[in-house]
Amino acid sequence: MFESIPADFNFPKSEENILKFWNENQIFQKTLEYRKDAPAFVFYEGPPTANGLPHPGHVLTRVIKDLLPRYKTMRGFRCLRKAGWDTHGLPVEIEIEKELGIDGKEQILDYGVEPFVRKCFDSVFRYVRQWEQLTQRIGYWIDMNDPYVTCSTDYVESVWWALSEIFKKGLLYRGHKIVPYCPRCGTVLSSHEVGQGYKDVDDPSIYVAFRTKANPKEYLLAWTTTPWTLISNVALVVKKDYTYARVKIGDEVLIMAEPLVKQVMGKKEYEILETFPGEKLVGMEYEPLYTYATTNKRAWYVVEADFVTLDTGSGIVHCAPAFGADDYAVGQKYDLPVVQMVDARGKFKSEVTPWAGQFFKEVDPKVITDLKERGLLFRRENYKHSYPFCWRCDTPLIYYAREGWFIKTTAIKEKIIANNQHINWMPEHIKDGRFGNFLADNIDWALSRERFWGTPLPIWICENAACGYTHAYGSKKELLQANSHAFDDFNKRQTADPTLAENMAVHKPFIDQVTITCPHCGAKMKRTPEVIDCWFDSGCMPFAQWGYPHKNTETFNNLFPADFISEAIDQTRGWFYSLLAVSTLLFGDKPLPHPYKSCIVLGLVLGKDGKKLSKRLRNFDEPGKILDREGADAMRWYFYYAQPPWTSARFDESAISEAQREFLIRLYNVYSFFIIYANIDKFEPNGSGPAGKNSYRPIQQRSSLDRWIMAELHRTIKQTTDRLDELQIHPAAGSLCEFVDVLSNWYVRRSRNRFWKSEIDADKLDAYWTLYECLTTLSKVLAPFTPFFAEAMYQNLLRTQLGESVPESVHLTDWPMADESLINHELLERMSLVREVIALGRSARAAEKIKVRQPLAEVELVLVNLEKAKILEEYIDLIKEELNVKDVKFVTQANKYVDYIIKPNFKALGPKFGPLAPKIKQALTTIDGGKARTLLVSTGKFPLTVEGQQVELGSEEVEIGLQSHPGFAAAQGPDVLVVLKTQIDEQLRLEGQARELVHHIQQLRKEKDLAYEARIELSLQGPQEIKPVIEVMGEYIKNETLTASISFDTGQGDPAAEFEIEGHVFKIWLKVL
RNA sequence: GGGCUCGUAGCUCAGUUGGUUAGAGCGCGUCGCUGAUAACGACGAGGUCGAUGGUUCGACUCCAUCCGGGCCCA
Repeated sequence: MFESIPADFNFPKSEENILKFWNENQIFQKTLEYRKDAPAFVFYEGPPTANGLPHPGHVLTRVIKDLLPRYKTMRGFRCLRKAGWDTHGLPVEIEIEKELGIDGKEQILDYGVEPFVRKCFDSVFRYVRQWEQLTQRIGYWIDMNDPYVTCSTDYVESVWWALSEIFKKGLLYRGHKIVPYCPRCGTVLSSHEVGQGYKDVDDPSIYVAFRTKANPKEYLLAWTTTPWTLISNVALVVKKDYTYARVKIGDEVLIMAEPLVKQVMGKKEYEILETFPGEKLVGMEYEPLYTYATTNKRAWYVVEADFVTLDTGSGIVHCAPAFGADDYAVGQKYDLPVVQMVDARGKFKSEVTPWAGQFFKEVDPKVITDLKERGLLFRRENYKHSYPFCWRCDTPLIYYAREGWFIKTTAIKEKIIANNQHINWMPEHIKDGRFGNFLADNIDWALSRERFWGTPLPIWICENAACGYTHAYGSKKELLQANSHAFDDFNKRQTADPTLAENMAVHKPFIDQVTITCPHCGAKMKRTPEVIDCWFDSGCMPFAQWGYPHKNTETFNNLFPADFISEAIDQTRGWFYSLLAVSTLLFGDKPLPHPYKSCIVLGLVLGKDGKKLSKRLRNFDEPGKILDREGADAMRWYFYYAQPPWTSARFDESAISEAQREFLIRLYNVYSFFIIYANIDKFEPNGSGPAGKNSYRPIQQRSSLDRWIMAELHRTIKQTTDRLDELQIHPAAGSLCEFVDVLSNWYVRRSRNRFWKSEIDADKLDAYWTLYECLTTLSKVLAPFTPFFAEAMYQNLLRTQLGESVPESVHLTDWPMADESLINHELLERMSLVREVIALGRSARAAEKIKVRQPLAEVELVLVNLEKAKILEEYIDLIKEELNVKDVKFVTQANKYVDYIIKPNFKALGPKFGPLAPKIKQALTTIDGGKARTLLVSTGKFPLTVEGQQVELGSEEVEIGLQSHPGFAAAQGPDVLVVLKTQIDEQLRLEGQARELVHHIQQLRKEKDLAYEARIELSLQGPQEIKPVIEVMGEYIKNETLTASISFDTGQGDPAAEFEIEGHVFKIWLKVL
């Protein structure tokens, strides 16, 4: 016996049981053990942060990440899945600042770095329990017992190693970064903070004339919206392939971009003297506007860069490298001096005598006045643009050069790009689109952060300025080799305070206390105070998760690179980049690609409103609620089936119940149908009874319906396998859904009477075996998708029957491989033709308003291609039954029902006839289709006159269609026309009424909740018309409804039901025997 | 402001190297089927395929410009 399924089957409840089963029996661990000698399929887990709660978007990420490892495990790979937690970074610090009610670095220093950092550490696992629960609940199999944690000592030491390697290669250097900076708050803003503060403002926009050195009457006309930066000007920038012009105005000459001359000159009289490419200007020197700054580098000449545009201005841009990212980049290229005449509080330095101590914005109008007085201001207007302001205090931000540590990624840019080319991106456009473009614009990685909670930079610098020896240490051990007492203080502290975590030794402020004696000069070396960008942590994950190279060398070597990773698209510049950059920096000699071969880039899960999920907007349901109501399989299935995972789609709960209805519930119905009947008939695949294992017959001996569904099954396995191998999750889910549909709505429907007939014959047993095989195979193919329901089916269908001879869990089975010899394409095509005929027959009935329960004498099938009659003949009984007709006839001469129409096939006609093609279409509507068809069938071609021209069309170039004549009960499809004979004689009428009666009696049995095999007695009261029905059709009715006898009496008590057939009212009494 | 991406039925989405007649599910309406079904089937209403221009015998599909949403970046 199979375990019977409760009528009120509850998916979430069943899932809880399965979870318990998995836990108690350590199934996940066993899936790793039983593949322990198998080749590895390497998966890397991108670490989430556990200081916020998970939302539906995280469910998407996790279920996608779960699918492939489960699949690959079944396919015979060993797939370790080590969980990880991202712990460092500014968001953590900000969270703690909020909690403490403090704001900014100054206040953190006042509060104390040690207690602050310890609070950060304590907070990073705040929601770890919720994350673990969700992870488990959705069936994401990942090893959370031994996760990597980015702030652990092992991890930090691996990151240190990476940095020390980069340092050794000379790619870690101190440089300037232009950062958005609030001069009032005295703080650098994160890009996120800057993004919040953009406003549209009117700024002055001025055209300034720079006198050239060569000719005092000639000026370079430059444009700027930040006049105050002119004081720090060191160069002018042009674009080399733009055309520039010398423009005569009065007795002076201005140089500017030629296309902008008209716009800049406005109504002024001018004359263009000559034009030339921008290249010719490069190197031209000019008189500085202001000379408050001194420099020994070459300055005040024309340079060239790509960022110059012709949208606004003059095509010549003023350049102050200290105050703008583009400017700084040009400055680097030409080795221009960084002249910074404004201090960190936004005030002019004392050298700038007229405006010393004044706030930079206040100086704008004063500079303009000054230039005007000196006759260098050519034109002044206002310019509306968006400019960032401080979100705290509303001060306009300045872009300010700050010193920090950088990784020279630009030195390996080409390698990174080459590495990217070898990655299999899903969807593909990421490779050369968003990610490729990002890589092409690669700039050096600004690594350092002047913050507290992060991996400390492992760089010690000699305090003796004359020495300045700098060294990067790759581990605690290396530090101890340089100073055996390096951690003595920390160890003492820890002894005194056992709550001080061990990993604090490698964090601020403790690590800052470690000093080293300079091996060159003997002075003290101290650590550079910064921590690093936490993205660098994440990029080290392939080796840092194992503590490599300080331990687990072999494990790392075996599990590098990853075969597969997946995260959402917001990680392109995040994790996808950090992984690729770090790996390319460190493992340059490994074969490409590394550290990941394939990457599925997920779309963002949007709220019902189409906006990004947001706690503030509350535009989503908590995953927990959905899981409690619909279940994990339903949610998983939705994400696989509803759209490709890279589509950013709106998410709402109703979509999940829809997906559930369409798939899981339909499947459940088939499964439950099977269980009910298999138990009634004692079908036992391993039993010794008459419906036991000896009743099995090879598929070739079974009916065509059975062979057909097996063909469908194996086609589905093949498609699913092929698609999963290509990481095409959505199409794979699509094939499974289609299969469940045909299984339920065609195979089971067509086989129903095979199951419920009372005798147990070979045909019935074939049906059991066939359906059993479909369901058990499905349980395996579905295991990676809906692991819970797959397990429930597997346990009941296989384990209860076959016990220890089959694996303990569906997740310990091998993936079923398609048997291509069973994929009989002819059978598949035939069945689809049969289904077309039946759909059309139904449609014709509906049009005539004749119920399907009313039998009809005959249906005639008019086929475009008579060959197909042979195919359909095999299915005549099926067609008779589905359409409820007594006879099926094939009609060859159908002129009384239809016209044949000849339709153009443009794919063939277009290339051959070109402009004539649409005219052929026109001409085809005027010809006698019947004659053309006859010619086509007999000779394969027919002539046509188009606009006086004679052309010949072959059967490739046209299609034959049917057009039914009005007045017949007919429906047409592309291949066939179905015509119903609608006359109903007395016998047919009686049969129709009998079927009505059966229908009502069955309904009644169902309402009364009678056992499927319960036998009954009926009493019937109604008009005289009922009698012939019972007399003629009594046996049929009794058989169908398991009724022993029908009498024309009033039964005892109230009637069980009252119903109407063709206007006659009936009462019925029912007695269970 | 820049890059990428999306825009197809009331809603959620398919639409394969360009082939003229654009599909599915949900929802709505009508009818029907059912002793596995929480289902299912047939029919119907519902579309200027974001807009404009171009290439082509032919454009939802290719190109250009623009508009709108989203993400990333400034």
